[in-house]
Amino acid sequence: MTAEPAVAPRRVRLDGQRTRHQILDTAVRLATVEGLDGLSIGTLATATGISKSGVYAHFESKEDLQLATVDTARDLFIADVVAPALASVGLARLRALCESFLHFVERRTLPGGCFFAAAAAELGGRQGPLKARVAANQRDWMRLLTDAAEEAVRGGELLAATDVPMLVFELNALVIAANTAFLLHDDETPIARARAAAARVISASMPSAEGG
Amino acid sequence: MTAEPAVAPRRVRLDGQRTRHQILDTAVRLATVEGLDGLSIGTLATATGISKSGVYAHFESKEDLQLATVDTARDLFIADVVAPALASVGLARLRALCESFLHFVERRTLPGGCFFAAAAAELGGRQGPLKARVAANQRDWMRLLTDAAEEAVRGGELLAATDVPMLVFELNALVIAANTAFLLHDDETPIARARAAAARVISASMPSAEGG
DNA sequence: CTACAGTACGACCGATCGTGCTAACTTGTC
DNA sequence: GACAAGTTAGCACGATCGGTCGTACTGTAG
Repeated sequence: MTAEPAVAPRRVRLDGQRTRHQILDTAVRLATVEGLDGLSIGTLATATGISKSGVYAHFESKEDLQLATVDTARDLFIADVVAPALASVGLARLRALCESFLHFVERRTLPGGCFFAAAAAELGGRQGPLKARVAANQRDWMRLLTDAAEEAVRGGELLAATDVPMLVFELNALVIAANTAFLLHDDETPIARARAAAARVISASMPSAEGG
Repeated sequence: MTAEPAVAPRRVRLDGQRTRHQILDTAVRLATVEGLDGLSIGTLATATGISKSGVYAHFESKEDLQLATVDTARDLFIADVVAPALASVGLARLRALCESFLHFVERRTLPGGCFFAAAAAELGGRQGPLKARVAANQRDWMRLLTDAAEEAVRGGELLAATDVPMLVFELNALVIAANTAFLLHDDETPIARARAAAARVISASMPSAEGG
């Protein structure tokens, strides 16, 4: 029980961890603009002020770096978008998730908007572990919306006949489209439209004021 | 009037034009998977069987090639998606445009799905002539939807109170989201959902059967 | 038929790509 | 304080990048 040869407890030094996080934070920002493929070790080294081999020392390969970048983007997304919305439950949470996402885009937290929207479009036509991980994260996001919507149905906030997968598909489509259009035309109108449309789509499934 | 020195009547040979089109057709297909930035002269040369300098002879720079690729993608989009829908008018045209787009994605005309969806996401966070041209094409597409919807309003097929920009935003969001999800998860469900949601969104603005 | 512009090629440029190797330096543990 | 391990820089590699040049071939206009 003294030594366990399998899976050594690597990375005990703090400075290395800090550097690694610094690299990955920069990588997330860069990747939203240049794309995950557009990330280069050299650019990343210049941007962080570390030497190229200094950057590379933290990753086994470029793909390893890309995977770690996706994980870091996930952490950022959870902290900035998901976590604030978890304070509420049911229908309020569903609304909060959409609003949180739109706010995240609107305030330009990342220069290229939503990391996963960019990554999904970039990797859509390909295969491999990178696409798989991005797809898994996208599924998690949809699941989050789905769980909130289902809870709203159980709580009677939404009609029992609500087609939850359809509702979630629509809400996601609206906020992603807002992200894309906002960036492409540098115009906040699409965000306002997404807000209004999301509210309308949700209230269409609410038991009160059916005719409204 | 015999000679006009400005803008020489270049490219008089047919074989060159054919080669150029062959290169650009390949470039459009490649760009939907690798991205417009991922396009490389070398890869394009290998894919077409032409030498690298042979490819380069048709373009002034890589950016020139990228711009020409966008124009070619536009031509393809017009031929495959827009043109068939122009046979109908008003509300029928609006429906046909959405259906035509979804069919275009569904049958995997391009390996990476809609060229402009991929390009918009890739160039969203950047600037320059390439982004400008992609944005212009996206505006043209939205305008096409808008014109059809407005004509439907004028013809009484849609309610006079219809918020046309909002309707168009929603329809575009649905079909783009279907494209992305279809590619990311290799699943046709999102396309079916987009079809159903689009039909519902449209009928919500129709004068008949207001109660749904 | 001739002349020229367009076409295509192979060789090559400097820069950058991802990726190793080695050596110095720093840090945490005993 | 010593020793091991983690960290970082320097250097170099083969490949590929976008791009240029000189040259040979060919389709078209006069």
